Amino acid sequence: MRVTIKDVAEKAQVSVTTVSMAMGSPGRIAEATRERVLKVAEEMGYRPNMLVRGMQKGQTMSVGVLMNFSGDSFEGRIFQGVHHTLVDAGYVPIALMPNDRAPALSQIHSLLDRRVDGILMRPTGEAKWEEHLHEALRRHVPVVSVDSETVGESGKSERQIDFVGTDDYLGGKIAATKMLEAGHRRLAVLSMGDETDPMYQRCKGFVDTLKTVADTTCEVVDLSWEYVHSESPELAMKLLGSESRPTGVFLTMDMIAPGVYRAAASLGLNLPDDLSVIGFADEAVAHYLTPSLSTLRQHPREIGQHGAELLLKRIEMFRKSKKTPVFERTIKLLEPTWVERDSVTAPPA
Amino acid sequence: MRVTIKDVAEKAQVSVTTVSMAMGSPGRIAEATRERVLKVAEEMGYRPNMLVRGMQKGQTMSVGVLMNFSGDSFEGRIFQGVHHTLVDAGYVPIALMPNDRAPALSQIHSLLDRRVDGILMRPTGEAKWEEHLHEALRRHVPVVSVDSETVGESGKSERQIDFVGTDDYLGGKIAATKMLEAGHRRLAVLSMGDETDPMYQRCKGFVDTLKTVADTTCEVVDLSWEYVHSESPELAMKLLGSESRPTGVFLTMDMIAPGVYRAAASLGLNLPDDLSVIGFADEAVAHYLTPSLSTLRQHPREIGQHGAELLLKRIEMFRKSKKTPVFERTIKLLEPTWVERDSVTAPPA
DNA sequence: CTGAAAGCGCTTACAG
DNA sequence: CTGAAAGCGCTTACAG
Repeated sequence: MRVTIKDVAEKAQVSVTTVSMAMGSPGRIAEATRERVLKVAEEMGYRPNMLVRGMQKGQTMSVGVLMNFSGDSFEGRIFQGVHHTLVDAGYVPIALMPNDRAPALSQIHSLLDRRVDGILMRPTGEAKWEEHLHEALRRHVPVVSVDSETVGESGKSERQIDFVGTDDYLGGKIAATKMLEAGHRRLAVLSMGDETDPMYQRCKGFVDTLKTVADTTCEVVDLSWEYVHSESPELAMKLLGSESRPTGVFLTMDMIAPGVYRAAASLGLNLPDDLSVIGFADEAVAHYLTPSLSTLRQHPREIGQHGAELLLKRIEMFRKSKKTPVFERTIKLLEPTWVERDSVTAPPA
Repeated sequence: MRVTIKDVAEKAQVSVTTVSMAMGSPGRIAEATRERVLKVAEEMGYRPNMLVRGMQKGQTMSVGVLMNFSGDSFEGRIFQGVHHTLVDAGYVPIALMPNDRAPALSQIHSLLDRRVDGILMRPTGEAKWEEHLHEALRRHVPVVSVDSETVGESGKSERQIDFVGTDDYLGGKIAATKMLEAGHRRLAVLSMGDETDPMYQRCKGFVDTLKTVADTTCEVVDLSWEYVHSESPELAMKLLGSESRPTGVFLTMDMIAPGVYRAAASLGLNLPDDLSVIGFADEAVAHYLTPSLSTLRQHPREIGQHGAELLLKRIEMFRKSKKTPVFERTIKLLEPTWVERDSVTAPPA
């Protein structure tokens, strides 16, 4: 049988109360007794039962982490940040990935039934998270979203769900500034998705910044997702084919860069002399392209870390109040970093 | 407050015993009563407390998963297989990655304290797992290892730890067969690592197979890890530079292929006409090389799946016996799949 | 400084 | 078919 606190108490000739206090409440027990008890516990190979502790104190020291765990390195690094922060604080992550066979709601119930102290999630496009998460909030369990926001049916972000992600708007702004500094005045953006997608903010940051400078033009080309996946260079050809083509283009995702490079090549344009390009995300491809792509790097590990820290703070806050407290959601946006490579130069004379 | 079984009992005008049985022991309670109770529970938003259940029944329906979660796709796919199998069976994975700040032993204690029903791990080179895992076995918790085996201090694999991985020896055998079929008789292997590394078995499978055929030679070149990481083509140059160079070479890792390709190019050798090459692992690089690299593909998702299934079986088995049962470890090796590309052809005349 | 007792939210023999 | 009571392994007021 497993050794319990009672076994330790008998062997050490004290009460279970004393053993319990010796382990959990420093200062309540005479140092001599305490050391003896601890030594006996150690010798017997005693290990506390956190289930019981969790049940009594209402804190299991575990949190649910809802992600895809698909093995892409971006998400892997988010999880690393989350994991290290949690483990350092004595918590443990229960890792679940919602999918067809195990939808988000059942996963969340599974976590709630195990009395996790909080839930951290990276929402994916399709899932209807919002209603499920209210289930958690209602039960006094805080939720934090990382990388992409949870958006409710109303199209608005959820009020009680904190968020940590990349400052996409700032990223667009940085891209615009770099283009302007290089001397470009005739620009374009290739973007896609709707307001809820990060590409939208990147595009907006770029466009808004250009608006503040006189004699600057910017054409916004909205790519469909099919376009992106097909990698067909058609749209890029149209954009680049005319006489009044831009001298610099901002891609709100690195992934579309290969298509644009191909389009430029087939039109006889030299990169970066005839066309400067800036991407976003710093994917592996950015490094391999010729010329290598200047882009903006996100910080997944830090996103995970800050997300977990925020969650731990909320757990603390929830613990202190009996009911689910009312609070303003915290939004933390991390600055993307400019990665200078070879795809930006002065515009052609 | 959270609604408990007692609240449900009061509202439904029955005892807690009846509520408990209505939920957990079908058949013990009259169908009419049962339905009424279940309905009340549902209306009140009752959710069972699995901590209590776990404490009483000695099964928490959770298992510890020890991996790197570094975001590489191979490991990601292993975890997917593990996750789906566990979730389908009602279990939940607690995902921990041992590292400097949180060493394996403390992670394992963390899992044991939370009374996981089993532990599944993908061991990494450095960690001293074996002694820690005895801690688990001693406490009646089964352990399964996937992808690479746990090796004890004696250098032998642990007896009580089941293993699911790739049949590396068979992979080497397949590579040899393909080379022989293409007509090669003068061969070489580039390998590295010691007996505990999978590359060793791949190499052995290749060499052993060639031995069964007359008039066949095979030079084994043992690369150091520094060599592999530096990607310096020196050793490959030496191998390929002589008159009696092999006409076909088996690489026990795809990762070293780029270096070999470069060495061949600098010696003016045409691939695959002057030299046939076979890799192992089917990494992304295998697809991008010119000529694309024929290789052997592993099945990480299936490895994870079978590993989890095996663990669930062991949990069942452990549950039935009071003490940790004595048993022969199960070893399940999955066949790698031959991926035919363009790097193998007949030897030069 | 230490201990007896109640209680956390369930399950499970054992009665009725 | 249903319920009162004991018990799982701890923690925490409350006494002494």
